[in-house]
Amino acid sequence: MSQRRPRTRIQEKNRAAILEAALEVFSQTGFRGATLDRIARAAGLSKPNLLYYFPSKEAIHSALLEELLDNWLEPLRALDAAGDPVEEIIAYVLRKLEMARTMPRESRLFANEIVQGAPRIMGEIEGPLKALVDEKAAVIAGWAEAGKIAPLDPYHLIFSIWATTQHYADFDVQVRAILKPGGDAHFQGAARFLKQLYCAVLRSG
Amino acid sequence: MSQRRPRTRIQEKNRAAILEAALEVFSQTGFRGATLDRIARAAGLSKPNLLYYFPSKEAIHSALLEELLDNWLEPLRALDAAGDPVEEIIAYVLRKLEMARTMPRESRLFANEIVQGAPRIMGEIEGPLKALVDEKAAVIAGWAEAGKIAPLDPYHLIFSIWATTQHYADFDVQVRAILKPGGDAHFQGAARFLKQLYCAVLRSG
Amino acid sequence: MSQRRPRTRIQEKNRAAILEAALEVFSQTGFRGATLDRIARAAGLSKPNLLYYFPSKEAIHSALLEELLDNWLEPLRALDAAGDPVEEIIAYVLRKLEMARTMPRESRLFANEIVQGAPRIMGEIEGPLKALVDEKAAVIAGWAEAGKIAPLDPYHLIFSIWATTQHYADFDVQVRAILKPGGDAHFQGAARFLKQLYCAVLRSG
Amino acid sequence: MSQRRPRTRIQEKNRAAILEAALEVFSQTGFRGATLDRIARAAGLSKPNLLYYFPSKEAIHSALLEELLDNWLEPLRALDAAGDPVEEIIAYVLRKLEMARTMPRESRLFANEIVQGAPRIMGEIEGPLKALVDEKAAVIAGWAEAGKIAPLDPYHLIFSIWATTQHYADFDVQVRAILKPGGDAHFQGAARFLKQLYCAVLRSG
DNA sequence: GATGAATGAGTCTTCATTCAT
DNA sequence: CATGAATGAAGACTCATTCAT
Repeated sequence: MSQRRPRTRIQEKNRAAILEAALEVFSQTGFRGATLDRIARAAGLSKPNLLYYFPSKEAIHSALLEELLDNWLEPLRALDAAGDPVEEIIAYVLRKLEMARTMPRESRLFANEIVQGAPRIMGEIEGPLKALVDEKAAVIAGWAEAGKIAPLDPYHLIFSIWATTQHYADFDVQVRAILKPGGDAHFQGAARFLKQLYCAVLRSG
Repeated sequence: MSQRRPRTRIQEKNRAAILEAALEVFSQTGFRGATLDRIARAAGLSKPNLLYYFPSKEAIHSALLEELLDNWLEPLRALDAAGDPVEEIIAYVLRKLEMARTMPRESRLFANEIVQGAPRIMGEIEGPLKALVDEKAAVIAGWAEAGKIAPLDPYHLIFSIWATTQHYADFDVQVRAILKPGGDAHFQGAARFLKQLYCAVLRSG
Repeated sequence: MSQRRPRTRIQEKNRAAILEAALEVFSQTGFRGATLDRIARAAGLSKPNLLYYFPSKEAIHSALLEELLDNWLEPLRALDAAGDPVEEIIAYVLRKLEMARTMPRESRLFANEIVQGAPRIMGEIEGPLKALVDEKAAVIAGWAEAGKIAPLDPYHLIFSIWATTQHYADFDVQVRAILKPGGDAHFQGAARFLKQLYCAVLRSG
Repeated sequence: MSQRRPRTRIQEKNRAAILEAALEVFSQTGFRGATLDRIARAAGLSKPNLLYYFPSKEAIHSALLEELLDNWLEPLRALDAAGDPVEEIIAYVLRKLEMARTMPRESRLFANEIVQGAPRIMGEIEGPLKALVDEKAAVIAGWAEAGKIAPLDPYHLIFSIWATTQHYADFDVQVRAILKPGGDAHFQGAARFLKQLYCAVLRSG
């Protein structure tokens, strides 16, 4: 294990500033399109100082993704096998949609990475992410078998939830170009529609 | 206007090879991540020879996107106001899914571009794409008002169809990491699920 | 405005080395003919290090021209309306000739630029240079009207002074090929001739 | 000697077109700044076809300079030892000025070359040009010794004539920026001034 | 004679990273 | 901790020239 000395307050602050800046830049331009210069400027640090906190551009990117993945999976992790099936799933959809609204940069960071073949986080996907999905898919499959929801493929259900919610973050410019909304107004319409969509299919049995 | 004289066979062949190679590379790495070197190597040409056919990296990218956009909108364009509403929409979903299966690189090319703010195709989105969506959304809204399908927001319906189908192309590596399918087997499951999903909501009125 | 923080000693030194090297190279080959490689080598720096001090080749060229223009116009600026007309003008001629002798590279830098249409310093010419010439031409015209010198066109007089003096810098190789002088010996002959030339015309009234 | 086959009419025409185009381009941008592409386009030929007529870019440049040098020296060659000294010299000045007016591109071609150290026509300068200047300088010196004109250095006289007349071609943009004339109007003023200038000095004895 | 196609050698510029202080 | 200075490697693009037809 890498013995990591406890960080001072200023270190903590700078690390946070760097990750915040990196999120902004990486999510806008992808890994290759981002430059340390832009990140350093956004973080209010000099370029060499950046590399004092992180050994390389890759390391910043990795740290970002790792720190985010946990957060990212939280909504799914919260899906409660003991709760009411339809309510649980609808609540999951709305939590994901809320994340798309409040954390679009994080969503785009992942999207960028995965669209390009996930060269830097394949491990996380095949490991913890897959494990969690398998677990929750089993829960949903159990509900279906018990007749509590319509019989449907739990994996494709999860994919569809990811797709429909993250779409509002990842394809944001397209959505806005078509709807011409002010601010986040369209998220209410999206929530209503997605509730309707998933209620319909879950109760269609 | 730039009088473009008819292309010779060899030009036709090389242009095609370049666009094919560029599709491969741009869809994998995004615009900034792609290098002319890689495209040239993939096309079997020298780098300067590449630039004999296209004036710049940007020009290759633009040519690709332009040539693609038409194709890309075809499935939606084919949605027939005179057909059976549910059948038409389901058929549209399946056409989009089929495109995600057979043209995943094209899908990722667009995804890359839009996730990064569509700096190079905003015009196309605000112009022809929006126009087509507005037209078809009106058709769907008409069906809903006539009580032929459940009352739902046509724009969010279209977004959800884009999202759920393109997901299988854009997030391909994630889907495969989770499902571990052989080849394209999982597309059948996807088709079944999406049919179920959209039939349910359309008939839920 | 671009707050330019005070330069360190090493910056001052390197900037000076670059401008000196650039003067040498640009004056010999013109803007397009000059390469950053040659300038960098002449300055004893690496090419990227050059671009650490100046953002581009153009910027080096501009910096050179700007820094020079002031110096360049100094002799004319020193023409004193209150002085003796003939003495003032002759002194001006000799100052210009002296500049051609001691700063031939600067002269050739301007010559190169202007022969090729002044694409990069038209502004300076139409602005400060023209203003100064207009001012001094008015002085000379005043002298002529007052009968202190022969009646002559002050603009063409100034042009002829520029031409005859700068000639010894700009056409240096030709002058030397014809006169085969050692060192700067021929400048004395030039000074004598030009004094004779301008005394004759100024007093010819 | 290079056995040169007699040229066909079409060859004659294309060679002429190339030289005309090259004059335009070289005089505007200097040797290094000129591209075969621009010359070819200006000549209405393809680039390889250009190189069918001339083996290289250098060759075009050399051919231009050679063909021009003869013309260029014509005004001086016409200076007649048997004529009236002052009239001969004034006539020479006006011929040179007229050439600056009608052949400014040729003047700038030479200027470009010589400012940059005459790397490609040193031979011509040290040979035929110097010989002619020596000859005519002797004529002028003879006139001076005979008391027919003021005693002056013939070489510097010739230099000053070159300088003052060619200035209107070589520094054309500067002259126009300052005088803001319409068309060639200022050449009349120049002629008047130069006549005045040289009459004064020649008769100042 | 003429041209479409191809390329090797530059040429400017960017950028992650290292060095010295 | 922090930064000014420096650089090797790469990347887009240019251009004189050659090849094949």
